[in-house]
Amino acid sequence: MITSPLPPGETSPAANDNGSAITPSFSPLYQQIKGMILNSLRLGEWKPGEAIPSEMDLATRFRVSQGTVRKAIDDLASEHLLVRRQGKGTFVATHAEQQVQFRFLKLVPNNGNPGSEGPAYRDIVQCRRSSASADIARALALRTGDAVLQARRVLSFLDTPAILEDIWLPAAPFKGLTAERLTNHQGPMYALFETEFNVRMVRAEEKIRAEPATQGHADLLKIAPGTPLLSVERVAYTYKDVPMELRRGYYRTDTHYYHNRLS
Amino acid sequence: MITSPLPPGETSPAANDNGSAITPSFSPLYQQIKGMILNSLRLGEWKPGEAIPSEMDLATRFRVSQGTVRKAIDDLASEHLLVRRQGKGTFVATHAEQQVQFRFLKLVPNNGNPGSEGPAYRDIVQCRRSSASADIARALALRTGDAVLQARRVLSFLDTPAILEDIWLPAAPFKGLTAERLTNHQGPMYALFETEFNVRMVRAEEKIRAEPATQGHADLLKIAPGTPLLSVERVAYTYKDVPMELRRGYYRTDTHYYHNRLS
DNA sequence: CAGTGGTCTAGACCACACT
DNA sequence: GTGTGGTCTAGACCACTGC
Repeated sequence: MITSPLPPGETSPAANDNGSAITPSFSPLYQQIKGMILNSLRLGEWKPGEAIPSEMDLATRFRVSQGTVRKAIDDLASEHLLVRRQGKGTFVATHAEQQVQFRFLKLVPNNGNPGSEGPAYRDIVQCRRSSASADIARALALRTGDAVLQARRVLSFLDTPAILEDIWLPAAPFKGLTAERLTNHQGPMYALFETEFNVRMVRAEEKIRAEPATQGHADLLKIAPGTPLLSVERVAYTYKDVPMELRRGYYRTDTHYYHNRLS
Repeated sequence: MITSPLPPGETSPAANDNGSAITPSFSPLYQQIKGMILNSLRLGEWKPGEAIPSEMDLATRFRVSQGTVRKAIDDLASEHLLVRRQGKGTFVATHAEQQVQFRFLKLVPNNGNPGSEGPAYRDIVQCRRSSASADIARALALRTGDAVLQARRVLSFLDTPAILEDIWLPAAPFKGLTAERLTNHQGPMYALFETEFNVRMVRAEEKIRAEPATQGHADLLKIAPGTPLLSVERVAYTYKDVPMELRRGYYRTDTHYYHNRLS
């Protein structure tokens, strides 16, 4: 509760006139700038891969100093929404760059580095339209029965299947997505989402468990039923924490491992 | 224009007079400050939990402006080596705080939040001195045959065993560590390492796989042999990327899951 | 109240990339 | 050379904590 000490000039500071109890009660200028940049990103004013205006330009636009814009951009860059490149500019992050092709795929071959196996072979096993079950709906912030797209694919490295994934997407934002488009597309699926549907995945949460392979999983991954698999349930979010994908993956961990850095 | 405000007399800026070919060729002041703070941390000038000098004090000591010290501290804080607390000061991070008790333990109960099960029960099954095998030595940057301490423990939540861990430590830095001390100690093991051995774990890398439980694992975790377990191999590092612990954990994932955030 | 970190500004200069 | 991000400074003021 309390006191908004901000006298603010014209840059309207996200007024907190609600009646709810515990408000942050203070919002630094750079956070407001950050919010405005975020909005432009969400609305597609600047597209993935493109450069955003220079710091000076933005400072002028928002009527603040360059340092304030700088701090806002620093924040967004540390969240991997923007990428700074000295001497060139600041760019909207994308999943289409070689450098970060597998930012969300933490599976690494036992011998070698990420990507050392060459490109993954993607085999779309299934792609259909259905309606959301209760748990699918909950994960995607939909209602039970809402239309969803469901796909199943197998990723292989060096002719060895390594990952089986079931993917659910809300039908509305992905209108027009077909098995053909998935099959014909080269590169990361998230890059396709960016270019074709203007959906950019920004972060994700994973729940990881060890589970025995079912007969169905075993057939597709060419392993024995009952073999322990890494079960990876992922919910991926766009800007503003809107969930846009549920993915249930099963990873073989005889040839690969899931790598994680704690800090 | 007033020309070089920095008389840079004494704060020697890491002169690059070497003849070698590809050097970074430029090291910002704040990075050098960061390195000096890092050294003080490593040498124990400020201990975990203690406050470091104020930004102004450090600025005076290093003959730079507050802003430069600030940037150095920002970096270290983002790496979780320091913790800023507005109005109070900047503190050396520690594993002993309630808030971050389980910063390196990503296992979460299926229903509930981290820590919602109350304190973990730790049962030291074994603790002995031995010599490093080839792979243990490699992980800890030792030589094969060097002295190591090896411990095995079971962590239980609500009377249900959930984790079995084998831990290897280089003997030298942990001289005097006994089963009794491990057993009698309350709280995170990494907190014990800080207070008793001045070893602070700063980051870690994990390799995660799914593996069937052996008979030995099954007995200790009270599950059936062959049950899929999450195998988590962790190498933990102190300052300056020195490896100080190898840990092989086996997590039950029927009651819990491993949580990971991708961004 | 004084002391700490946090924000904001304004200006100068440096390193890098393109042209 | 011009324009971009990156560094550094100096000073003002704000917000939070604890005496």
